[in-house]
Amino acid sequence: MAGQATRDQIIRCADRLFYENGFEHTSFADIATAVGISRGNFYYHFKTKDEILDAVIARRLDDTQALLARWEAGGATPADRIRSFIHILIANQAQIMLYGCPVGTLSTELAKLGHGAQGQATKLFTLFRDWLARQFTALGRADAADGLALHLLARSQGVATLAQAFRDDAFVRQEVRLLEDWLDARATGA
Amino acid sequence: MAGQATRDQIIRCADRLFYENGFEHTSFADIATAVGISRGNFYYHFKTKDEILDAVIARRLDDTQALLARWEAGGATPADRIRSFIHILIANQAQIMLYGCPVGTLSTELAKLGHGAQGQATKLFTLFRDWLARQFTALGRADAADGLALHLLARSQGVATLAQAFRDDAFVRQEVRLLEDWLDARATGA
DNA sequence: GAGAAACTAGGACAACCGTCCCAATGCGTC
DNA sequence: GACGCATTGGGACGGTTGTCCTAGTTTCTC
Repeated sequence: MAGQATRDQIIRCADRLFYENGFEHTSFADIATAVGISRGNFYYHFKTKDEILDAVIARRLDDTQALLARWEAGGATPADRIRSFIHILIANQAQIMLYGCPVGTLSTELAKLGHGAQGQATKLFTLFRDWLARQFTALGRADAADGLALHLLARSQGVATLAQAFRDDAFVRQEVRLLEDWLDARATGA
Repeated sequence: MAGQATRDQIIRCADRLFYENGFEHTSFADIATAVGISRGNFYYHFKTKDEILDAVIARRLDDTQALLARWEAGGATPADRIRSFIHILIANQAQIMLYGCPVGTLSTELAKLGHGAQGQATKLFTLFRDWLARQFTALGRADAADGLALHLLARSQGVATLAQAFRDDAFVRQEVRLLEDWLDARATGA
């Protein structure tokens, strides 16, 4: 019983540290210290670093899926749902300016490490991609839905990268406005 | 005399390895092996890892400045110069799909490491930013030049990130086409 | 309350890291 | 040929890494 709680706490701390400091730069000791447990206890729950990474990604996948489901469950229009996605940039602006996008930076790092879990990390992107494509389809853009989804994803990634590099929140607000305009042009059947 | 050649070779190899495998993941031994010299010899030229990083960034700054100067020297129009920038995505497509953008991924990594050289790395972005802004100014867009420059930079970064995640070259070509359309709309005084 | 199972703490391990040192080369100058 | 300096090779260092083990403690079951 208590073990499950410890496990969850480890995953939560590891997730945060991986995001803030990078996967490779985060050591077993770092996570154990952050959780407040011994390395031995840590090892009881996760035998290897890859195992934690898998657990962290799995949790992110669950959380993301739940978030997207919530957005889809309400009575909002497809355009408003897409707007919710765009506004992640505002809602998480402070963290993004410090650490970038959690999805993009993890994917990039794993690719450079040649890590086997990169495929799993890409699934995070795929979740957003498919969800966005569904919204664009609902907007009557079934033909170009996937392209529009990828485009929006790319724009968001770019904003996150430059926001982190320049620490410029006015830039973020400006780009969000442009994205909203872009969406409006697509939503009104242009 | 020979020392300078060795030094250059070290910087070149380190640059490549930092790009392909990440700064932190690349060790002294990795670079020495890649160059084909001993670690002792390596230490003769660079005392610390940060020293190599500084040298690598300095070289990239020089190379980038030279590239932009070449683009500006020719008789091309400002629009064509911006087009040259956009086409980096095509010219370096293969590498970008494997390792992302050299500028963006380094900046992101250094930020997560809390590394002091992040400011220097950001200067790489600034080089492109100022150059692009100058081109937009020449296009008669002096008022919005910096915003347009940042926008284009962000778009490119986003394309690089997703290109690496999905390994999709059709997506890259599609986004480049969109960027060209976007540029044409700005260039014809829209 | 005894025994089993789940959980935790702390240390040991080999390998690697960045860093440093020193002895041996090569090489140009007198 | 001898000297001095730039360059190189190879090994040694303390610290950290991921991994593993084992002894202790809690918690649950009967």
